Amino acid sequence: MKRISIKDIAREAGVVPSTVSAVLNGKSKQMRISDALSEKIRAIATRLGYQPNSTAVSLRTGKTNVIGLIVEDISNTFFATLAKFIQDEAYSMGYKVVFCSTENSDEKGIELIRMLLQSQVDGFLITPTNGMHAEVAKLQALKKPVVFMDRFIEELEKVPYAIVDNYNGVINGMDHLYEKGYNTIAFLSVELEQVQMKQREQAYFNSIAKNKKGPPLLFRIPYDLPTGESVQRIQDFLQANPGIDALFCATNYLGLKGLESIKSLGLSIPNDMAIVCFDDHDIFRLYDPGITSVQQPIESIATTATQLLLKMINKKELEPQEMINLKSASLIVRAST
Amino acid sequence: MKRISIKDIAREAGVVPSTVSAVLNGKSKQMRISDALSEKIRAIATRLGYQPNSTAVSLRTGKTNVIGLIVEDISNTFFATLAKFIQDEAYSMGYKVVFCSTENSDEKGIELIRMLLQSQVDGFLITPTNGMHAEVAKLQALKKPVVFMDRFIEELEKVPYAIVDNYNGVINGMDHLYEKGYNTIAFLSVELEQVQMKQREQAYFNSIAKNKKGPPLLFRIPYDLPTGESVQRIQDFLQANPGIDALFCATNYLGLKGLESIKSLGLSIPNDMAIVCFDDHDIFRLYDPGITSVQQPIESIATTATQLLLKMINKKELEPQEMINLKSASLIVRAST
DNA sequence: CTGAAAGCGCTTACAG
DNA sequence: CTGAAAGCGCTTACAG
Repeated sequence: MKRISIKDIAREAGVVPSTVSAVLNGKSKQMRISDALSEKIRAIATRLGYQPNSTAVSLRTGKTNVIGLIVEDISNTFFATLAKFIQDEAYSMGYKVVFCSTENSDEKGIELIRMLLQSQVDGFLITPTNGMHAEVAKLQALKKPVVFMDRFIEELEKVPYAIVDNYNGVINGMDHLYEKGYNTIAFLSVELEQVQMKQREQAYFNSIAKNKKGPPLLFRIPYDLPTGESVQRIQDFLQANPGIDALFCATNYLGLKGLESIKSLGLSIPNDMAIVCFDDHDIFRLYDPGITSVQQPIESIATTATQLLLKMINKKELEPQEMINLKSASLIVRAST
Repeated sequence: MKRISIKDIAREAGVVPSTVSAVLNGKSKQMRISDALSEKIRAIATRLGYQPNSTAVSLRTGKTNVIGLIVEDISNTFFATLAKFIQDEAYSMGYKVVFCSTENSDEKGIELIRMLLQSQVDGFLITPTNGMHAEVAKLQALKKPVVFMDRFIEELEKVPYAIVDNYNGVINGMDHLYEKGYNTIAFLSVELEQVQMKQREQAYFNSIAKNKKGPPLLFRIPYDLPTGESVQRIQDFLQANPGIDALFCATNYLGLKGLESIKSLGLSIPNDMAIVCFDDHDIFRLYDPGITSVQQPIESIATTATQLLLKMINKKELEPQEMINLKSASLIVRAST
């Protein structure tokens, strides 16, 4: 059972391969091939079960219809979900997706970019780390389309990205709390030099200032502390600032999922204290009935990024405002019961 | 910045392209090309930053070094973890992985197989559904290597698979409970016509018989019941059979994670009752200190399947016993506290 | 030791 | 309207 090629069809139809190619690519009109002949060729193709060999097509056209997806770790729910939506979008447009994980290693990221480049992917979807800077710059020099997701590299201004809107996400969350009547909102952050964290903290400060609720109560804990230690520090912080009636977590690295998980961590908070988590990595953490505002940024990040990339691949001009694409933040709000 | 080809190197080195090809493919010795010349060519290649065009290689050699991964849903933790291990194994052997999700739809599965076939993947890694039967048979006719994971299709005897060992997993779990002194073990199963469920139930019956502990206490609940309803039925069942001192769940579809989650479901069980879950889909559910036996079948399934597939792709003969590859089950045991 | 040629399966100008 | 030819970038017999 040998795979049949365009030649086989041509022989069967008594024409030359290029005619078959034209018909099968819907160029019968331009080539002024008669409808009768076109129909005959198509019939033969389906009868023989013709499947074009896409490596041949790729070699000839320079397009593989494959996009490369580089994430930190595909087994992580966030990236896996991202991958799912990307895949859906890509397949619906006739593209395949090859994925790989960097394991947060710059060298591995660079190696993977090279590898995907060599296999001629049409474009890249990347959750970048700063270490990828130079390699991505090379991709740009080669005019390979790249879109960042979830994060971006500040120096690479020409690379479009789809991320959650850190600044406005926090502003919205703060507004929500003020509306609910909370007045002394503390901001719990993590000692990380990430753009995201800076943006979120900045939004907190600005919100406090704008609403004249100062002074700000920012508390930072190291990223790599054991959970128990983190909980202890938060506890101490709350103790030292008894006026606090709401806690805004800049990230959900403690894995808060509602009252139950807060208790199981051993964190004791007043019954009427509100807790809000800025959580862009997990859309499934909906336990409490008090949640008021939830969006699904993963889906919009994935879909937006993929669409952007496919436009670039197909040489469509991007609208200027498409170059930087901010998406709303997801927000998990637990109102006091 | 144009990509440079083998021709460019040849021109630079003053030789013909085939010589370059031979050198770069490590065939200098066979082609009796002098070490000096080989070195010179290699130097030029690295200086110009040569990257072979893999679509050209694929067209010529008929190999793409890509394997197709078809799972039910890549965003599901089980499949995502599987994907991760597959990717690790594949990349270390120089293969890329393109993935897609069937969403449990037979039509989609068939379509995806066709699509991957057309893009010339070297082999398939599939978590199959029965509806894929015919399509996978076609792959076999085309001599395309296929390995099943997690599930298999009984009629397709020639397709190797890597799955958890349902039968022995349950036997081991039962033995464990008997050793711990439990005597009246109920088996909680789900109304599903899956091979896995049948195997697990069979193991339960056989274990009861072998250990002369009868009569068996099998309780089945419909798969699609709301959680609350399921819990109620289990509760009723336990009430009606007060002698039960251990509950063996054939699957963890209730998402049991230990005592806490059992309580939060509203399931009230005697303090000295043991609960065992046969859980092959989630290796992270390790809450209780009483867990005695945990393995990581996802990793072995992924690695075994990938290695098997790569052997087949590279035309290595499989040992007869490799054709069917059973892996031990993961087991989460909560002993009474 | 090295070079010239064919060919993988397609598409795309181009010539009639 | 249709066909002949070139070529995408490689590798692989084969000839010297």
